[in-house]
Amino acid sequence: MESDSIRVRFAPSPTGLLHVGNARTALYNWLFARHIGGKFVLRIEDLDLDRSKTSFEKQLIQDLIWLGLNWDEGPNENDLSEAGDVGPYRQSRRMDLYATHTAQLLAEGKAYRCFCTPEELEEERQQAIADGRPQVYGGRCRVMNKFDIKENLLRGKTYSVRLQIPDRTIRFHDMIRGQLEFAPETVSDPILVRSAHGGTAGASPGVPVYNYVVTIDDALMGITHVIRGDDHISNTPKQVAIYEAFGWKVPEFIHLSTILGPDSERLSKRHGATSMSGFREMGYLPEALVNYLALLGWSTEHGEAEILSPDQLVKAFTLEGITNNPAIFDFEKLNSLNRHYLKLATPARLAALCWDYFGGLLPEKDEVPDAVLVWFFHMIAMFVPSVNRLGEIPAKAAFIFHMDANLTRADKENESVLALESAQRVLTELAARVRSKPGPLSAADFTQWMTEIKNSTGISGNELYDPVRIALSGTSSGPEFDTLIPVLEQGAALKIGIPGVGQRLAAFVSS
RNA sequence: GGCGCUAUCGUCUAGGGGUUAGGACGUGAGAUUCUCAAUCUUAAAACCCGGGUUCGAUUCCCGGUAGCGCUACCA
Repeated sequence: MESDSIRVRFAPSPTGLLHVGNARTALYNWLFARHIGGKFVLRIEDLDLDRSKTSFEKQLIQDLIWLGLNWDEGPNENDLSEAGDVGPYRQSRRMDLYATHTAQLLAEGKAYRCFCTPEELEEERQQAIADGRPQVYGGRCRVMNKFDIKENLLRGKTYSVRLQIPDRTIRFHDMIRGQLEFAPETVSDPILVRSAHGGTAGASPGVPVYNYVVTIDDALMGITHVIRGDDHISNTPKQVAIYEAFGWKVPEFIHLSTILGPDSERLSKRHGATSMSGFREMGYLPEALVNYLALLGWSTEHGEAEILSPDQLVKAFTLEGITNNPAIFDFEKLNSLNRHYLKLATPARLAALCWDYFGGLLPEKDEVPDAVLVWFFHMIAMFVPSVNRLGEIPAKAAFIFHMDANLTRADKENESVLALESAQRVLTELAARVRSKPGPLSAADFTQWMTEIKNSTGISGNELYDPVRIALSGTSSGPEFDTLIPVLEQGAALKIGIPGVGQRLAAFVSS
């Protein structure tokens, strides 16, 4: 197959947020298309008008863009227009197409109307379970004479359209699982159209169902490789039968294994936020998520390279590298990758991403003086090395904006440090020196004074630094003083309510 | 119940008829630092079970077990 005729698609339903499983499916489709020089199609499966929402569709598109997964054909970003020659790319706009195909199958005798009621089908199903047989439709309506059909139609009886599948084993090829087979007695005649009815008071052509439309769309859109979740394996024989009924070429299938939660159950909301927008809000970088998702069920040729940028992933990606065992989602590994990309990101980018976390503590975004912006860069950069994700920064940075001496003392460990006589000496000496200097102090001033205090008092090590750290930040751990002192002092100079070093020390020195 | 998919360190995975079974995350220890983080060094940690094939099986075949999926006139 020529690589430029290879076409893949991502076909989400706009009935909810884009979560990890679907995001990985989209990613693998995208990586494969980009690696091989094929086309990546985005199709919106909004067949179910009750559950589909345009707000979800918009969010979906935004999430794909955020991940950097651009598509060649499909809905455009900003309006309802579409790009590509084989559209529409929203199923809700393809109803006529489906109806034409149904009429064709009916006319050719490959499909038939099934007037069985839900109750009858349920009864049949229960009987099959009781007998230990596969639950398949018995095919009662396969042979119904024209007069009965006519009469049922006239009476407005509800029916579905079923495809009559051949009485032989259905086989198809899955590129990572090999040849898959389904015996005829395990596959029902698939329903193509549901809830149709005839009658004089306005007949209804019914609504085409998922297995049917997905097949028509994939075929008509020229999809050559169907990469999707393995929950569709059992649907595939029905779809293959539909391809064959129309005489269409059956594509290659690649079924991706399920992503599980730590309890080895299917990953869901129960396991925490697993939607792309959730990850974005928590402060994960898209390249970290892309890298992690790529590794969840795929590996490079020798399995050793693990840190891969989107470009490197495109270069390295092959279908052969996909594994077929279900993977458990591991937040720790995502975190480690995110920390890696956080270190690589520019301060300006990180500051922009963090700004909204500090709503209320900072001036409005459009009227921010440059000095505040520059200070904010430094403040954020100071905390980045110690977080897994940007969303952890506000809690860590809270002391920058507000210090409560009583709250700090209420902590037992803090108090035991502060209560030492040596601690008071250090703080008193340091406070005196800070008062003696008019302007903002620098890291160099601080270092020099601490050395002086060490020499004059003989206090050193933790005993020297711990009380200072607690007085400045409220905890005994945090950024190193070389970066902390300037952030505090420059922040205080901004006059936006940030206490400076002198003010902080004063609250801990008994006068 | 039926049908299907899967099975290597705690987790993601590489590998493959004879290997010291490799890497990454996490974990333990050490180094460094005023603390935490980062960084560096280092350690522990795996072939689901039973048969068969074979000189030899973790690898191939069969069965079992377990996990997951599907089992709709949802998508």
